[in-house]
Amino acid sequence: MAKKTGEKFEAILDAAVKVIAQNGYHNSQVTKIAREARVADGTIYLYFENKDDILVSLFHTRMDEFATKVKQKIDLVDTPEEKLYQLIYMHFKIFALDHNLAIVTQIEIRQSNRRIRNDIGKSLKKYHRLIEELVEFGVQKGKFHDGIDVRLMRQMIFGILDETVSSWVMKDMKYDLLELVDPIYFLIANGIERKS
Amino acid sequence: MAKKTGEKFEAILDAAVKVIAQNGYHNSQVTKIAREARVADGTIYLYFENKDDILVSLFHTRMDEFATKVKQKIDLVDTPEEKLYQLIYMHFKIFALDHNLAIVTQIEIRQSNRRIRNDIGKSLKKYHRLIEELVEFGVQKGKFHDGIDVRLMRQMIFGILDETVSSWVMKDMKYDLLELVDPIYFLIANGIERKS
Amino acid sequence: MAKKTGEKFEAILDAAVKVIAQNGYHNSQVTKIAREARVADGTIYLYFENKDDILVSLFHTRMDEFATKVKQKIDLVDTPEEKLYQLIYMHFKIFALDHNLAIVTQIEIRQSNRRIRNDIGKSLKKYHRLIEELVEFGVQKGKFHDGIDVRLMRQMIFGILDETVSSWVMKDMKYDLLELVDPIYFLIANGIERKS
Amino acid sequence: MAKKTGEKFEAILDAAVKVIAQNGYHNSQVTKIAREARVADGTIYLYFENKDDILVSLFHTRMDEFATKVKQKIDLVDTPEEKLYQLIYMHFKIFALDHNLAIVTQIEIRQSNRRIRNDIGKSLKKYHRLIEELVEFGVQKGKFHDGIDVRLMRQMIFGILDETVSSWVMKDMKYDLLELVDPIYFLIANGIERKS
DNA sequence: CATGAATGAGAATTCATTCAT
DNA sequence: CATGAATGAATTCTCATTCAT
Repeated sequence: MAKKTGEKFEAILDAAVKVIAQNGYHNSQVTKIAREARVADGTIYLYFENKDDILVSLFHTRMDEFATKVKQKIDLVDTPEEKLYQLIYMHFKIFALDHNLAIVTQIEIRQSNRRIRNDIGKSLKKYHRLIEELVEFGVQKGKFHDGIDVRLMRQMIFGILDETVSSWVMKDMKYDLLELVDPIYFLIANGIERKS
Repeated sequence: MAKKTGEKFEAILDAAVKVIAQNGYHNSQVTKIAREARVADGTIYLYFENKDDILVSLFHTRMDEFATKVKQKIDLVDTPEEKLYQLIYMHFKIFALDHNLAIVTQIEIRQSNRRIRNDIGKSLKKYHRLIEELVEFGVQKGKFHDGIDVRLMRQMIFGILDETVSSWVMKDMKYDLLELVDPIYFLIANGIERKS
Repeated sequence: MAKKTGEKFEAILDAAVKVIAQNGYHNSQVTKIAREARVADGTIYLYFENKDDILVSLFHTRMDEFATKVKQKIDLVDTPEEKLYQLIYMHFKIFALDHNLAIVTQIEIRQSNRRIRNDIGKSLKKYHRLIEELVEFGVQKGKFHDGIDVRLMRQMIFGILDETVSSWVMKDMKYDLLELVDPIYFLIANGIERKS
Repeated sequence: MAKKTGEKFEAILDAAVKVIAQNGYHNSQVTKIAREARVADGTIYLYFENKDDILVSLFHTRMDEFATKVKQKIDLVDTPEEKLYQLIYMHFKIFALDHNLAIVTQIEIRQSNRRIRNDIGKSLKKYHRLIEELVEFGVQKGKFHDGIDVRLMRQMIFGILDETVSSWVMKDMKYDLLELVDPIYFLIANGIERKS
């Protein structure tokens, strides 16, 4: 019933990111989003089932684009190490370039209810899979440790990146996220222990 | 004004964990918590400023206990490697023993508003500091890489553990979290790359 | 402004009866009626002033036809008693043949607002008059009690028939309405008391 | 959950009758009823499940009282004829004394949705049963025609009374309803036909 | 004549908090 | 200290109607 494409569909999603980033999730009423998108309240419901659907669609489209951008960059390099480096770089780069997106995805949208968070989880599947393929490639090339669960490696990598970005947002993005690319890469690659 | 000790204070916190774990954050009204704690609605306000204060207090007391328990265990062993291993073990052990606590801290309470989440951040300070001390100790002993920001190492370690527990809860705690202690330790210690 | 004839005018009225009978008055949106009539929403407003006008027109045309059909049958017989019998028979017959009409006129449309109900009242005028003429004819022929208010007699007759049909519809039209023609005729004719 | 007794319960029902009689069913918002009852909007929901529940409860309590009052009067006389007469008298008397009640029960509440109307039907059961018992008594005493379905007789009697009151209300209660007691009694008792 | 995307006013309900007892 | 009945602000969603095409 709800049309999931079109100029206004995009306008509403853009407005939602902006409004939520500025006002916080719990203070982002439908009316506010509609006004920002320059449409009537009722128009929202021509494009979305309900308010939750805005958030789910928002996260889904943005994370899909996110994964696509990262993949494009990764595909340009050949070695697993380079691919890993580019993954970290792009993950940070995208959020560094779009603070509103960072605020909304790392902080605000996580305040939504269980159902939304579940749907949101699904939107990350593509990105999760991307990381797993990277890991599998590295293991196959003999560059990454084998014998360890791929999903666990992915979880570790994602956990580090996600926590790093969240911390950065919580600290009001006062420092340059991209300066962390190198050290984070080093930690993920070499672990914490020093080999004598 | 609100007295933050006493039998009923504890009863209310216990009730809150139970009610939130069972009903979800957004479906845990003050009345429900009061009923579970076997007190009147108004009594809640003799012990807490407002509803948010319940959540903040809840998180604070639980995370304080959490950090204390982990520290006790860490203090029993001597080497940085052993301490790191015990940290991972205890982090997982505590949540494995208290599923309600896991649900509430990893999932539900994160749906709360910005202010609560900020206060919650503070409650983690003690635990964060604990990890940082562990890292500093390892660096000082020459066992962990030096030259890398300690806070970043802590962030990485915490990010991995947090993401791992969250994933486990999201998967309905269907597998044994403790089986991940060894591989996670290995990944944190050695990183992802294989040294020839 | 609104043209009250034409193929689409009829199609919309037919659609309205069907939609209201199926979905209930409060769940029969203009869009639903338009779709059933295979016209655009806006087209409705070329033929009707507003939504209420659909209902009023619907009731008016249907009740006009109703009165016409009954009159045709009544005119075929001569005595007041026979006319009364045919009135009852036709009243029940028409609804027995068109369940949707019965549902809409006896139940659903009565949920409409005061203004509509007022206009609806007017639509019954013709039928009320028909009954009154029948009564007057009977009194004049010396077959019906005189000295009693004609309007009251009409009200009584109509009240009985209306209540009987409404009860039948409420009972999901599970029994044969026409089996009630004889006993109802008897009651109207002879009253409740037995003369020794 | 909702308390169905108490001072405020009654106050809200009284307010509802007044507000609905004055403003019409579709223009009687919860806020209006609350203000008339001198309680807060939220208080309504301590005593009623939802808005519909107000109407259902209203109709139920009023019709129960209605049946009770009628029964008390009927019980004072002995013959079926006298009982029938008292039934008609009381039915009209109660509405003649409480115009608001008449408006609400005869006109406004019938605009409510199917579910309410169904529950309302149940509330009339007691009164319907009262009439049926009267009819059965008359038949048994040999005063009323036997061989005719009791339910049908009840339906006829109720239909006449209901239609008469509705007509009176629709005509803005401009005439004296009680003047109709005698002729209506005569019609119900003797029917329309004159016996030579 | 016909379309259907867009409009925006309007209302029921929830629930954290208070305060008289 | 404890109670719990009462409060009332705040927000999503529906749907009759319009009007540019």
